[in-house]
Order: sequence, then C-alpha cells, then structure tokens
Amino acid sequence: MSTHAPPPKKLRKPRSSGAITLQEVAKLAGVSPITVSRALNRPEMVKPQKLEAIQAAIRRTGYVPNLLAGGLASKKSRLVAAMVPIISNSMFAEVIEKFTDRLDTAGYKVMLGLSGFRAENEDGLIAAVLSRQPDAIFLTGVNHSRTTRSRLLAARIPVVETWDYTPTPIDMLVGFSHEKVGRTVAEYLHDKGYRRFGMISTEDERANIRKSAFLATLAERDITDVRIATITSPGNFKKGRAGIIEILDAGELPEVVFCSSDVLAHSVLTEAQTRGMSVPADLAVIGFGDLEFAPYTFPALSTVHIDRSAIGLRAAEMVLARIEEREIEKIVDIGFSVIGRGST
Amino acid sequence: MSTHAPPPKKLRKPRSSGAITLQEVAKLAGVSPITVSRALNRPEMVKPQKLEAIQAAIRRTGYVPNLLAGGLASKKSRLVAAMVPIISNSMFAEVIEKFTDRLDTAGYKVMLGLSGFRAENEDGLIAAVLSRQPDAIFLTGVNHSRTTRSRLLAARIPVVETWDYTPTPIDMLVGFSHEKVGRTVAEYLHDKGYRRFGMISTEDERANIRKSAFLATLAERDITDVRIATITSPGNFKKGRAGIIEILDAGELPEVVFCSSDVLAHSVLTEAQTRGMSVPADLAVIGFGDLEFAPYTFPALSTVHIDRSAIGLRAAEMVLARIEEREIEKIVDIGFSVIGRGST
DNA sequence: TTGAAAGCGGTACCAC
DNA sequence: GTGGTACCGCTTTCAA
Repeated sequence: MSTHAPPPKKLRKPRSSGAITLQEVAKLAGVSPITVSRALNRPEMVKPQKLEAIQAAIRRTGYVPNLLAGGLASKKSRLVAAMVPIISNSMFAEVIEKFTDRLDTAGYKVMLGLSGFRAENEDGLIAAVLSRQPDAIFLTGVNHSRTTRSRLLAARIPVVETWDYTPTPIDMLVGFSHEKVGRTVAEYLHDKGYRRFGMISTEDERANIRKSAFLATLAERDITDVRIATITSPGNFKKGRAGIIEILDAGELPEVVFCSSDVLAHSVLTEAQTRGMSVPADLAVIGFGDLEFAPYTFPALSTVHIDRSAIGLRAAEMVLARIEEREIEKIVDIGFSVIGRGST
Repeated sequence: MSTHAPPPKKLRKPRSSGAITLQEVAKLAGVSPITVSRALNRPEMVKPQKLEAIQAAIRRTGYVPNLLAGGLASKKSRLVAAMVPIISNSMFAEVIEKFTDRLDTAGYKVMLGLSGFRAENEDGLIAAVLSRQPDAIFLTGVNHSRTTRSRLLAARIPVVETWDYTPTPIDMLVGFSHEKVGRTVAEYLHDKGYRRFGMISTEDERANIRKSAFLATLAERDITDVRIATITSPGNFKKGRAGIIEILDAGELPEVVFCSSDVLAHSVLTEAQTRGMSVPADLAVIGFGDLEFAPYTFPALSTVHIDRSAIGLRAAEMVLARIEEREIEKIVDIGFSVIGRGST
C-alpha cells in the first residue's frame, strides 16, 4: 500500500468578502442555493413552505443579494444608463427624475452620465457606461459619433434617444423637432404682426437648429436683419443679461426677442424692467422650455412648452417594454406647444 | 478491446453573451488573460512591448471590459450611490452634478436614488442600492432608520451624509446646521428692527428644524405671534402663492416673511407685486438656498446662501480619499451665509 | 514580469 | 418542484 502523502492541499486564502451569501442562506434554510435564488426571483416556483423557511433565513441573516454576481450570471445588471448634458438649472433634471422614478418601480437603477454640451465627451462616457453592462440606455439628442453608434449596436441593448427628432433613430426615440420649434415660433410671431426680431441663443447643437429654422422661416418672409446675441452653453441669467444688453445697446430695438431658454428670457425681462420698458408693449419676449417659474414671475413671458415629464416617463416605458419583450411604438414625437402669455 | 463509447460529453449550451472577452483579447495578443488585465489596470507592470500588442488587440476587437465580472472578482464596483429627495426644481441637482462630475474623473459612476421627502422610502431604496455593491454612498440628511444604519454599517463602505449636521455621523459628513440657519435668520431680522414676522414653510424634516429654531429664537425675544403657512414638500410657486395669500388675507400684515426656499420667496414677491406692495418697504422677504435666479429677477430678495457646489465636490473628495485610504477630515461644516439684498 | 489555477456569488441548464 | 453542476468574465493568489 502506498504511503504517499496526499498531495498537499493548497491552502489559498479565501477571497470571500465576509458578507452573507446566498449559499449560507440556503444552508440555514435547509435547501439548495438555486432554490433560494428562485425564492427571490420567481417565488411562485417554490413551495410555500420552503419559501417561508427561506424568507425567515433571509430575515434572520439580513442577507442582501449581490447583483453584480447575479448580473454576471444572468446578463442582466438591472442598471439603466442615462446620459444628459447637465442637470442643474436645466430642463433635464425633470426628465431624469421621471425616468428614474418609473424605472425604480420596476426594480431598475439609473446610472447617471453627464456629458456637458460638447459632443467629444460622449464617446468616453459611453464606453465607461457600457462597461457596467446596463440593460438599456437613455441618450439626449440624436447625433452621435460613429464610435458611439457602433458600440451601442454591439451592446445589443435597448437605446432611447430623446429631446430631439429623427425618423431614423439608433433604436427608439421620444422627442420633438427643434427645427419645427424654430419655424413655428417664427410663424407665430410674424403672424402676430411682429417685424423686428431679436434672438439670444446658446450655441449648442439643438439651440442652433432652432435658430437656423427661426431665421430661415423669417427670411422666407423677407426678414433678414435679426439681431442675434450668441452665448455659450449652458445659458444662465448673467450671460442672458449680457446678451440682451448687447442687442438693446446696438440701436434699432427689436419688437420681440426669442430666447434659447426661459432662463435667458428671464434675463431679458429683468433688463427690460430695469430700463423701464413695458413688456410686451415695448419689448415682447418668448422663451423655450416653460420652466415652472415662468408664468409666475413674469406673467408676460411667452414660451414654448415641452412636456418633460412625458419624455422621461415615455422613455422609461419604452425601455421596459423592450426589456419585457412587449410590442411598442418605437418613435414618438411628443410635440410642443407655443404658449402666448401677456398677449405676446 | 472494449467498444464502449466514450462517456457522452455533455454538450451544454455555452452561456457566453457573444461579446468580446478579455480571454479573446489575450489570445489575439498572444499573452495570458491576466496580463491583459494588468495592461488595463496597472500598465506600468507590463512590458511596453506586450502592452502595445495588447492595446492593438483591444483596438482591433473593440473590446469593452465587463465591470460586473471585474467587480465581482475584485469587490470593487466602481459605482457610487447617491440618494437625494428629488432633483427637479431643487437645490440637489447642483450638488449631484458636482458630485458626479468629480467622481467621473476618477472612474466612478453614480447610481441615482430618489427617495422623495418621506423617510419611509429610504429603507427599501438603500437595500436596492446596496445590492449593486456600491463602493461608497452619498446620503441626504442625517436621520436614518435603524435598519438603514445597520445595513450601511454591514456594507463596510464609506458613507457621506450631507445637507445637514450632526457631530456623530454614520461615517463622514459635509453639511450645515439647519437649526443654526433658523436661529441666525431670526436674529438677523430682529436685529434689523423687524418685529412682525410671517413664515411659509414646507413640512419636511429639515425645513421643520429651521422653522422651530426660527420660532424659538424669536420667542426668546418675546415674539410669539408669527403668522405661519405650512405647505407640503416639495414647495413650488403655486403652493407658495397660496401660502402668502393665506397670511396676507388673515389681517395684521407681517413686516417680513421667511420662506423655506427661494422658490417660495419668489411667490411672495410675485403676490406682493400683484397687490402693489413695495418690497422690502411694505413687505420684506427672505428665502433659503440662493437659487441662481434670485438676485436677478427680484433684486430685493434676501436669502440664505448654501454653497451647493462645495457640498457636492467635498463629498466626492471625501469618498475618494477613503477609497484610496488617504487621511481626511471626516466632518465638515460647510456653513451658510445670510445675504441681505434690497436692504432687507 | 508572467502565468496557472482558483475563486468571486450568483444563475442557466439539465436531470430527476 | 428541486438540486447538481458548470459557467458568467474577471482578478486574486501563489509560484515560477
């Protein structure tokens, strides 16, 4: 009989984190790990009796499942990525809030990506985000680099583009046409009889689309001398104030000013007030976004209403529908409406 | 010779997702997987030559690492959770934005948890969030349930409580004292000579602390008949308007009104304007938060300035310091300042 | 500097 | 219904 000692067991240090695992719960409940897994994910597949024993064990241990492990095994991270330029002082906060709320009720968590207003930032951000294996992704805008597009496609997950419009989204879309906004506002104001226009515009991609459409539409009606002040994104009160001052000081006052956002429109109203100009009689103002304060602070501020809650909610519904493999409309134009206040 | 067939190889369906893996990159580069891993995480440990071959392979394949797998193995998710009540129309958006920005540059992504203003929501949210194995967690406020506290402790991760103050945080804290805000505002106004006070307050936990301290301080100075309008969180223009109307219509006008937020203060100013009251001569107003629009729209709006960027940034720095095991101040009172405008 | 092997904590697959 | 087993894709451990 051989007296060879058994090969020395390699005693590696265990790598466990020390946290309660599903295995331990299983042992405690006297079932196999997979049964615990089922008790958690599809309780209806487990006999009520065992279910109770398992739940008791879970409560007793304070077990918290490890979704990284679960996600690795099942390929479902239960994370959804959301990319927006900014959230402070912006309309995106509300969109994200609704999006997050809705996904939360379905057990998903939102991973936030802030890209700023410069397109270059998006690529790296997308890669970083995709490496967390999100189950879906929410994007702001419809113009994305080749790299981003191909990575997104490779990830084979639902993608919702928002806050803009294209008939050919990467996957799904809920938004509105900025081109149409610019055109509509121009027509609206021109039809009201305004002939001398001013504009304060940020220079991000979508504001530029609104601007071009606004100018083009006016040009069709033979108005080509629009006074334009351009400012950097994100717009704020200070920049807006500088913009309107630039316009007003240049002489030949416009009758109406179209602003890239309600915040900018507000600056205009403030400046007008300072100068003793009456709004809209001496100077009419129209903004964009319909921020909450708008109708309260300056009742004479007209604006373009965007239903931000609807965008967030709808985007969440689209994502969920796709994850649950339900049928769904893939392209939704949520529209907008021009709100005339103070008879602008 | 036996003709037994070899034991049938179990042909299980492979579970791979089909995405490029580190293994494949390794094969392509002619090295072992672990070397690729090192090339990614500690490139200085890999010979430059191999490094290049590996990077080439990565580029060629468009490989995106799977951080779920990496996180499971290393116990580092590179995810940080942030819990705030809301982000839209609120001061928290800016805090979160700065927090996210800073962590982003360090390779972390923020997972957003919106708890609303009701404490009950927090427990479930915390559990859901912890199951994603965040490397750290950002909390709003300092009052958390037993369950939440013990779960947080069990998770053994850095915890930063914010937007409030306590000498005994769960782990770390960056914030300010709402009690002190209430007291300071009361003293400030009283010292200015005001004797008849009004108050519009939301009923969330921290607003209540400010209110109590405000009232207690006034009581010490023999002022006990403060007109109070209470509204539900989150406050908005409409609710604020209703609040001030309630106060003004009740007779015996206050000389000054302290509001839970700048948004509410704005409603007051709007209503005052409507009634032809001059601010601050007929009615002075002081808000809380120092929102961007405040000094622009109504130059007469005094407020309490909270440096939200600093809170977000500082919280991020604390988290990073702890993750990188650097020494750091664990409790930071960021303070606040009363800003008197329009001679309030 | 590099690699082989084991393991992280779950779930898919298949058999019973 | 339930359980055994392999495996998800990466990193740690340990040895070379």
